[in-house]
Parts: sequence; structure tokens; C-alpha cells
Amino acid sequence: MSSPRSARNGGSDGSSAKRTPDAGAKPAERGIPEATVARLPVYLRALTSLSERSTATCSSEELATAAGVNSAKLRKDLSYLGSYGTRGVGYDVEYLRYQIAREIGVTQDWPVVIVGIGNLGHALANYSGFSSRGFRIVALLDADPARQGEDVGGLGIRSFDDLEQLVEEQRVAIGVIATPAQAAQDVCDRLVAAGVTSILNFAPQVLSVPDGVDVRKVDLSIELQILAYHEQRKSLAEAGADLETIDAIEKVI
Amino acid sequence: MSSPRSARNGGSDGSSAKRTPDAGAKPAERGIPEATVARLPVYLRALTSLSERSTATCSSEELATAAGVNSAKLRKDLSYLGSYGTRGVGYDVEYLRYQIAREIGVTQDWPVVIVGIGNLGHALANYSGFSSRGFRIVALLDADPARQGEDVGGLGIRSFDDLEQLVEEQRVAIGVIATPAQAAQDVCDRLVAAGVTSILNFAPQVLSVPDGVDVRKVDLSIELQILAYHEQRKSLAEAGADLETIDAIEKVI
DNA sequence: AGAAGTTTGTGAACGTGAGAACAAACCGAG
DNA sequence: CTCGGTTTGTTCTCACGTTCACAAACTTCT
Repeated sequence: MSSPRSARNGGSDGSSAKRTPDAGAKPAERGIPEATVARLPVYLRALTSLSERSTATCSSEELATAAGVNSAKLRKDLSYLGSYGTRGVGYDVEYLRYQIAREIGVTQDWPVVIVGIGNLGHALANYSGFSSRGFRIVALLDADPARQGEDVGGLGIRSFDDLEQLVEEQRVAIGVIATPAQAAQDVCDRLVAAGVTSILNFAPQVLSVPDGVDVRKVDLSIELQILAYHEQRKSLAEAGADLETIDAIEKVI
Repeated sequence: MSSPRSARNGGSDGSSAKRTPDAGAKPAERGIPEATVARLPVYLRALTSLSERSTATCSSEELATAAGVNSAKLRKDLSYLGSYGTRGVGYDVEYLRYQIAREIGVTQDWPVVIVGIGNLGHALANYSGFSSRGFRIVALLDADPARQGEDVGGLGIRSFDDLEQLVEEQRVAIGVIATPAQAAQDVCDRLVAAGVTSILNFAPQVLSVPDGVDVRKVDLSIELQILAYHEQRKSLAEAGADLETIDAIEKVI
């Protein structure tokens, strides 16, 4: 895994983007475990929800329930950020919310470009959850001239050739790929060359990127297939048969 | 976690749906590790791609590269399914592809309902990756009468009230939720009551379901936030400053 | 047939994550 | 001020996942 161009995918649960274990020189470098990082946005959302209901403080138990995890895990996750709670009392909702937002980095604004404005691209462009959480879509790009000029969610679709200029001018660090699979790697290469260092990939395609670039993938059909696996097991189990036997028989066939 | 209605979310990397550890009576029960299950669809896709290029056999190294993992992990994953390779030679592409497809359960056809046909629902309904991989969308449901009747990808949008009848008649086991967050739990409850036992949730909302029901979530803004976290660390590191110091200073403020 | 070269499958070491349990710290009542 | 109740932060243990390393098994060449 020391090639200059290694795919940074894998991980334990479908989508992922692990940083190289030894990204820095120091051994620990105050690193928050990846599993915890993935849960922080969930806590943030739960806190926002509590805040909207004018809740001033909450216990780890309440917050954990709202976030769908157990309280021990929650407390351990929060302990990586620091000691922001008060024993015997709980957490101040607003304070904790700000601390998590700061740790994730969503107190600042992140400009984002979306490439590939098909069905999915349209949905992403219209998704309000981005702007409300520190992300600002600065451009919608598509290689197809027929689509260019069309207005989607208040933004015009522009040529993919505008990419380099855009990234430089607006300091875009995050790109979203919503193109067909066969175009994904080329688009990815252009994004990286233009200076994008974080990519969210919706195309069903393994992307290979140089070190220092993070890729996370969201793959709809993979999620369904994982569900299908469990569903199949359920129906087999329901049939009251011994799973090993069935598998053994099927394999012989 | 023994409540009759426990949220089955969490997991190490964003989206997930762990089964209860002791789902069956036996200790092992030929269970394939969850992390492996999540990668099988990736291998399946890589094999399909190789097959389309008329490749008859491949080594674990080749397949691993195509799937974006390292070869040791690939071999270990495949070893949970059985011994389908030949030492000194590699794997027969077609044979292995069928074995993985059978293990996942995509050799059969899975009827799927999609609830909530907004922007995202439209995109999902038009996504060709479902049908080509063993999933058949049997209905698009929406509670909004204004949307009902509209044709999306060859299917008419129907009333959400048709759900129960549909699930029974077509033996639907998998449901996709693409509604706004505030409707998600209600829709989820209706789906479960109707007999759906696997749910793919796109709404930014923690769902609570009874035991025996699997939920996987796909959350776009969470993925972006995870990227933002790493992006922030990158820019701090690039500034050449000691991360601990910066964090310490910011926290005092 | 035997030797040399490949490649799989797996045992063992290592690292990471989850959960239980508990001491430390805080609040409020008396 | 002290005591009892509450809740956090942390330690310890166990389970899971990843990676290394190598024997077993196969092919090919001589």
C-alpha cells in the first residue's frame, strides 16, 4: 500500500475513507478514532434537534437515545474531544453542539462542486441538508452541452471545463461525483489535478487517488445487496432448516 | 440493548446495520463477518466487470486491485464462503461470481418499494443499477395526492395507503425511505407493520425498529461532514503548526 | 518424475472498537 | 458541612477486523 496512487477505500461498513495510519510524523497526534468521527455528525444532529426543542442540558443517556447508540459509547466518543460535560448534571446542549461542530469543521463554510447533473445530481443540488450544515454548493458541472445553462435549485449548470478556474477562485476542497461509472475516474483525476482533496463518490466505481486525497463512496446498490444478504438469511432461518445443511446442498448443485 | 424496540444503527463507518450478535442459538452458525458481507457486493461488481472483458480467470491480486482492497483481505473474505479458487492458478471468474451472487442472495429477484418520491425518490426510481442487480422496483408511493399518478421511470406514483396490499401481494421484504425526516419514523412503522423486514433509509433521522428488522442508512450530509473533518485536519497540518497547540488554543477561546 | 515457480487458504500477531463497571466529581437536602 | 443520589470520564476486558507470513497445492519446465 505504498504506491503513489493507492485506492483509499475499504473499511468495515460499506462506505469509508480511512486516512493512512501514519499520516503524520507523530504516533498519536491527538487523532480521533475513525469510528468516532463517523458518529460525531449524528450527535451533532441530535443536539441540534434538542436545541430546537429548547432543551438546555441533557444526559449522556438522553443524547445517546436520540442518536441511536448506547450511552457508554457516546461518553467515550465525547471524551476524545475533551471534558465538556458536568458530572451529576450532564451536557450543556449549546456548548457541546458548538464544540462538536468546531471539531468536525462545520463552523466554517465549505464550498462544494457537484459534477454530473443527472437524476442524482439534480437531487443533490436541491438537497437542503447541505447548506444548513456548513456546505455551500458553488457550482454544478456537466460535460453534456445539452444540459449546460439549465437552472437547478437556483444555480446554472456549467461546463466541466470551468472546473479548474472555479476550484482556484473559490478555494474548493470538496467535490461530489454523480456521473456514470465510466466517467468517474476521469472526473476524479481532473478534480484532483485541479486541487480538490476530498471526494464524495456516488458512481459505482472504485476510484484510485494519490495519497493525501480522501474518498468516500455512497453506493445505493451495495446497500441493497447487504440488506438482501440478511433478508435471505432470515427467510432461510424462518423455514426452520439448518443453515449449514442448506448451504452445503446448494453448493453441491 | 434488549428492549423490544431498539435502534439497530451504529457501526464503525457511517452507514450500517448490524444484526444482533446472538441472532441464532448456535455460537458460530456459519456467520460471515459483517465487514466481509459489506465487501462482497464490491467483489461481485469487480467480477462482473472482468467477466464483461471476457476474462476467464483472475488471481486474488488482480481482483483485489479491481475492488480496491488488498489481496490478503480479499482471500480471507472469500475463504468464509468456501474454497472456490485453485492454488497456483487463481479464481474462475464466472464460477466465483455465481457463488458470491448466491451467497448475497441476488440470484433471486427482490421486490422493492420506494416511499417518498421527491427529488431523491425520482433519482432512485430512475437508477438502473437496481434492476440490473436483482432488485425490482414494484411501486413508488407518496402521501402527497398531488404527486400521485405521475409517471416516473415507467411506474406510476401510487398512494401510500396501497402499501399493505402491495407488500402482501408482491411479497415485498425491502423498503426504501426517501421522505423528509419528520415523516420517516411513521413511514418506517407502517412499513414494518405491513411486513417489510429490511429498510434502506435516506432520511436524516434515526429510525427505531423492532428486533428482526434491519435498517441501513445513507446520509449525504454526514458523509460530507466526515470529509470536512479530514479536510480541516489537512489544512491545519499544512499550516505547519502543531495540531495539539492549535486545538488547545481554540478550546480556550 | 522431480524441481522450480505461483497462488491459494489459513494460523497467528496486531490493532481497533464496543461494552461493562467503577471511581471521581457534582448537586441538593438536611 | 455531611450525606445520599446522580452522572461523567476512564479503565479494563473482550470481540472483531486487518495484516503478515507461510504451508499446502497446483502448474510448468526440464
